[in-house]
Amino acid sequence: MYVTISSPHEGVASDKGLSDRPPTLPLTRLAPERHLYYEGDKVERIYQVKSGVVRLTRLLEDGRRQIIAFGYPGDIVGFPFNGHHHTECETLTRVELQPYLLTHLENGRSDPALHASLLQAALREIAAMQDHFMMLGRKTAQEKLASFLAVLADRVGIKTGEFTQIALPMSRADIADFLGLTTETVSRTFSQLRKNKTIALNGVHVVIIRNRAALNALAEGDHG
Amino acid sequence: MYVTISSPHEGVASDKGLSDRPPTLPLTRLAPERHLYYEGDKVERIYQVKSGVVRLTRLLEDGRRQIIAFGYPGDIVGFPFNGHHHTECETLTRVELQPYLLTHLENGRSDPALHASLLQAALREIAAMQDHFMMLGRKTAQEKLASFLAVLADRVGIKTGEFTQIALPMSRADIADFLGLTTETVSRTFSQLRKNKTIALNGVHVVIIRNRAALNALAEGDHG
DNA sequence: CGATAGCTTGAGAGTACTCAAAGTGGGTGG
DNA sequence: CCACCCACTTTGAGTACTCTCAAGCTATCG
Repeated sequence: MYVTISSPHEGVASDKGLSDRPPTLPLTRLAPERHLYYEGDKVERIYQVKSGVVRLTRLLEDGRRQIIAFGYPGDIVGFPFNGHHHTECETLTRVELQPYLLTHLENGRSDPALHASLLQAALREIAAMQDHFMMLGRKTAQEKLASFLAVLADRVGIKTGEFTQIALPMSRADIADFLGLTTETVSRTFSQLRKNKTIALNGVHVVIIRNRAALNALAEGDHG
Repeated sequence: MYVTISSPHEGVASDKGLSDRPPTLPLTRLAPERHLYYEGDKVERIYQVKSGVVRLTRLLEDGRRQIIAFGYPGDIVGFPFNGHHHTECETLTRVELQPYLLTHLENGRSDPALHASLLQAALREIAAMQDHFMMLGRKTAQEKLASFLAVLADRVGIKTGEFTQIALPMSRADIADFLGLTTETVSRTFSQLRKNKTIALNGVHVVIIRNRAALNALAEGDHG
């Protein structure tokens, strides 16, 4: 969900649990392209992504789609409102999720540390969404894609020698629906960044950041 | 903050407190055009708007602005992340705010009912922001403005005979920065809705909804 | 009553969209 | 194992919506 937040994570590390106590519920494992829940479903548990990537989506009646967030390891998905899900959640890759009972979010009687962690996750989510607003409302296509890649590089980039590499498990259409663009525009913008020599592509699903400074500059609006 | 949420409030009523216990802190009163806090400020208390309207803003280095939310009576403003504010908050009108200590959000030891209310407010905020995403990312100028007016009509509209009236304490520029448009486009879109006979304007700051069904249709994308 | 900030309208430009076609690659079946 | 197929991606051409720049208008405040 926090593929929007610019600063490195100060909160929950991806490989740690949310509480010192052992989790009460077993891990949920899902194959790629599976639904975890749908919009309108009753919320019984919320999940921390332990490995893999999920997608949170909202739909308009006429089929327009907005991807609210991509959930990477460490992220919490499934925050309820009035007891129901208001997005749908699908897996992009094979995924492992740690479920938590909703009651642990709602009160801290049984496990105060877990409760506090879940609350912090909710607050982090609010902060992340505020960044995403700026991106959707006020950035150009190039700035949007550059911001997206920059955040991913910070969160899940892998240093390979001189450069940073990132895997993109999602399609161009997913990226478009996350950034408020069309697939064609996303594709064209990738090509621009490639011609810029800011990035290189290794297949469609692997991006190599060749010039991180330039990427950051483009993300903030230095057109050049 | 929830000038984004489509369904009527099921949560906190504007004129009720968040807990059965009397609030410990006195009301904060502010004149129009005053800052409540700035981005980066340390969060010590969060506030419930009791009367008036506030604006939550985020800024980009080059001056681009995104309004994250308008805070109306009942709304909670000032949710922290890592202990700090990540928006700035200014008053649009004379405002009364009920402050709550941050500790009441963070744990329920001293007042569980208040704690639960604040948590619900955070979850409602997440839900509201998800609606706002759809608006910013996937709607046209007309759909955006129609959605905005429809939500305001539900939340703060006043029935005057046949029609519903809404006050807009914010400027056209504020509306533009909320919807991800320019002031010119907002103004032109108001004019379109006026020619449509969907709305009428009584000065710049009062809108009369003449055809609510048409407004709702336009909000969802029925171009006509 | 005049000054000024905010709003509206107009004309033209630019970015992203739509529609269309060609290219690429992963997966399946022969 | 290779070839075909289909879904996804890329590129192209033209369009449209919103933006920019600019000028007039309105209303609010001193």
